[in-house]
Amino acid sequence: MEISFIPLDYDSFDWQGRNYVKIVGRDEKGKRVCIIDCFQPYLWAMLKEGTSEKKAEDLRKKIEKIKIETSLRTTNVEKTELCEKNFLGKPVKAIKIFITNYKDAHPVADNLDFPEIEARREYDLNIITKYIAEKRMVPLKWCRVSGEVLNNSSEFGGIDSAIDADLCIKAEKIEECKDEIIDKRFEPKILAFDIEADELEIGKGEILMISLVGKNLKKVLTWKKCPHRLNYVECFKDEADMLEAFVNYVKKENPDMLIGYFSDGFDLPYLKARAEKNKVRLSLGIDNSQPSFARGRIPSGKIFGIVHVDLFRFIETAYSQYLQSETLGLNEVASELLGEGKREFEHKSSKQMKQEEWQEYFEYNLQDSVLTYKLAEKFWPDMLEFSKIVQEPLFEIARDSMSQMVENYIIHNLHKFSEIAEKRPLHDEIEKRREREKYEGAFVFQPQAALYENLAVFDFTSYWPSIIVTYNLSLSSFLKNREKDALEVSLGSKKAYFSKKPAFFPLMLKEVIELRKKYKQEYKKDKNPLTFARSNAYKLLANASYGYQGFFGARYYCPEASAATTAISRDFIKKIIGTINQDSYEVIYSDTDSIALKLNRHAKQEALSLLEKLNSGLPGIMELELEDFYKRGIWVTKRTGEFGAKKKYALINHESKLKIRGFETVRRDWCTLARDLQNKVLHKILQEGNEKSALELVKKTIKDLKERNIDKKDIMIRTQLKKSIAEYRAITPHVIAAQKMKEKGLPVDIGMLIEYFIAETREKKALVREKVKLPDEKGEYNIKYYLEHQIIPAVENIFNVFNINIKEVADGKQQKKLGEF
DNA sequence: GGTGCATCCTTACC
DNA sequence: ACAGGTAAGGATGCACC
Repeated sequence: MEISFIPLDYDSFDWQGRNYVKIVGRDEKGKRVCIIDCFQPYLWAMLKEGTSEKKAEDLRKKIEKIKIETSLRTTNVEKTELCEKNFLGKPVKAIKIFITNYKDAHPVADNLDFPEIEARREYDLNIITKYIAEKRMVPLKWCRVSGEVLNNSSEFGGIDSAIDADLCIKAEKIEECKDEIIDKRFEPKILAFDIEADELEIGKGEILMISLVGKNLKKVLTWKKCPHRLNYVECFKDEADMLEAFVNYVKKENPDMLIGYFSDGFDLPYLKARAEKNKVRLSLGIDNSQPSFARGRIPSGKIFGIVHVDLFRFIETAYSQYLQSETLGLNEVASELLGEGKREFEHKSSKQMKQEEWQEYFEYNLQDSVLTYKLAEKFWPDMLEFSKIVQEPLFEIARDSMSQMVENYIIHNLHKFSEIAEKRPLHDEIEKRREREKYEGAFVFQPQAALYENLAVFDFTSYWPSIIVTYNLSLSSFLKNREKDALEVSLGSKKAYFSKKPAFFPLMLKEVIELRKKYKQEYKKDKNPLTFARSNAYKLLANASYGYQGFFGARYYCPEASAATTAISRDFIKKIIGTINQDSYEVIYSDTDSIALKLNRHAKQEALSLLEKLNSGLPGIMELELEDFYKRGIWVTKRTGEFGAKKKYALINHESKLKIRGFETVRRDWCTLARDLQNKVLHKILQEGNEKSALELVKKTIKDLKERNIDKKDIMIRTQLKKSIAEYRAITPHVIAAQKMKEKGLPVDIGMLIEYFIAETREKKALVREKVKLPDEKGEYNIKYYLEHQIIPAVENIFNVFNINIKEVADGKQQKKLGEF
């Protein structure tokens, strides 16, 4: 039988000591298919330079005798092949060692201690990664699979009868799709879920309700307060019954993906814990297996055949940089992206809840799943594109960090270069790498504080990646010693040399940048979420590639390449700044890859010609583009000293759109009062070109503050708790607030935003932390603190640009007021 | 007990 | 531990007088 197949979920299993892979996906009619495929694992032994054919042949014979016996199985070297490969760009002779079971790859590698062997590789790759790379069965890409249909077969111990799929096939041939189906849209069946429990600690309380939302499904399952008027609420006799019903609903819905928000860390482990407590099987997998949890910073809950995605984790790595939200909670993220937030609901112990409150609780629970479902629909194109581009399964894509994405992209493209993969650094190596000295980073121009008019901003497209590509900076091109025709880069007092022979990392990156360019054009022609997601995925990959080479956990770690990248970037941008200044323009600011300049007497058109001229002189794939023209811009001095502050400015373009960077307005650890005021002040000044009406606003705000007319929510300060309370060496206000919360029995976790305000105290207290109060504590806000530590600092430097001393204004007002009496 | 610098800490920019 | 360095700025810690 032959079918078209789109792979979604991958898993490996052993049968009679050998490795097999089972892949769950859909055929073109939407039927669920499970493909079983054998996998012949292997690793590499690279030979020392100059090893003779004869010695290599002798070695093969010795290697073929290696046998690993464990209580579980016996792993043999099944066969070996002598191959010509590349490693870090250099040709090597390597023996490909096929083994019975990949789980024993490490012990086999340990047995390869022959003098002819230089290094052993590829025993530390994930087996699924290796399978995908080997068989080219790329996630979310249609392929043709032919093979034998398993129907209550005894093969693999009757595995097919345990799997709830429409079709189970033992693969014989897998080919890339060449017909029209390759472009066929695939819409996954999504099921969102969310639970509510009395206690936040996993498994401590009972699960009160579970909501489920699919395309045509809206349900809240509960065993509390029944019967109920709400038609979507379904009641069960106890928690165990509800849990069983949950499993049955998932099975009936038959989704491709089960999606939650924080579900890796909360919902799924909670369900598991309560199922155990109630002695109910949580057989969510399509083979009735229970979710398994892979260890890690956050455990990852895997369900066989249904891709479990914790949407929070994907948003955190792939999308948080685009969000304005100050936290990545469901409410804020959904409000920003969907224009719809969570239901308001005041949590209290379920024992004290009245009938109407239960109704609100059910509505609240359902809404969480509704939002999760909608967000999943929104992010589906992004997960799809990342999965296709990086060639890793959705489960991994939804959880991998950007460095892992870059690394997986590399690994899945190594075959184009006949490269053997470098090993992952071990613990000791990581420790060593982390101790290395920092290298110098980007150049930041020292600005002059002023209000400027008529500006242009240029910036380099993918600046650092374009330098890596243009100058061939990578681990394989890095030279230990000077060679002729090599590129020499000065790194402080040292020098680094790079070969000019194009290396695979820059070549892959070049392709990523080119594809990004191509898909960006495509997006401009046809704006839709899919074209955007594709272009964006390439952009993020390119941007993360620079950091990857300097990251201590990277297989292709090369801090010299990172240092060279930034060194070249500094020289380059300084040179460009010099050229611009020669032309009676004036560069007023620059940070890393961007340049802000005053047009002076030049027209916009002339600035565009200048840009063209600059571009014609750029090497390789480097490219400078216009970011925008601006009507005005303001730079302020640092709080200490007369110099202009870096990374702090505000611009207004000709469509009156504001761009604010670094100011307190955009900092979440300042109170709303100060942030809003500063934002309005910047707005007025940039819009009007002078400070007059802005000054009036400040005076009014100060008056309101002194008369205690400020709303309490506007003076709350929010600061993130980055570690546990005990770990803090300096006891800052937010640590005190966290301590107070703990004493009250409120949950305090690492990563939480701690909210507090500074209150008046009876006795004079020196430290701010002695005046900290929690939002619901009684007490008046401290006028002096909010004036001197929030409002004035937020606007002081802005008015300094106009030679106005805002402190005097604040005091003057008071004097005037005194005079009125 | 105040001053001033160092250090810790968070958050931003690119 | 889960991309990098650069930078601002608040609050506390601590030596010093």
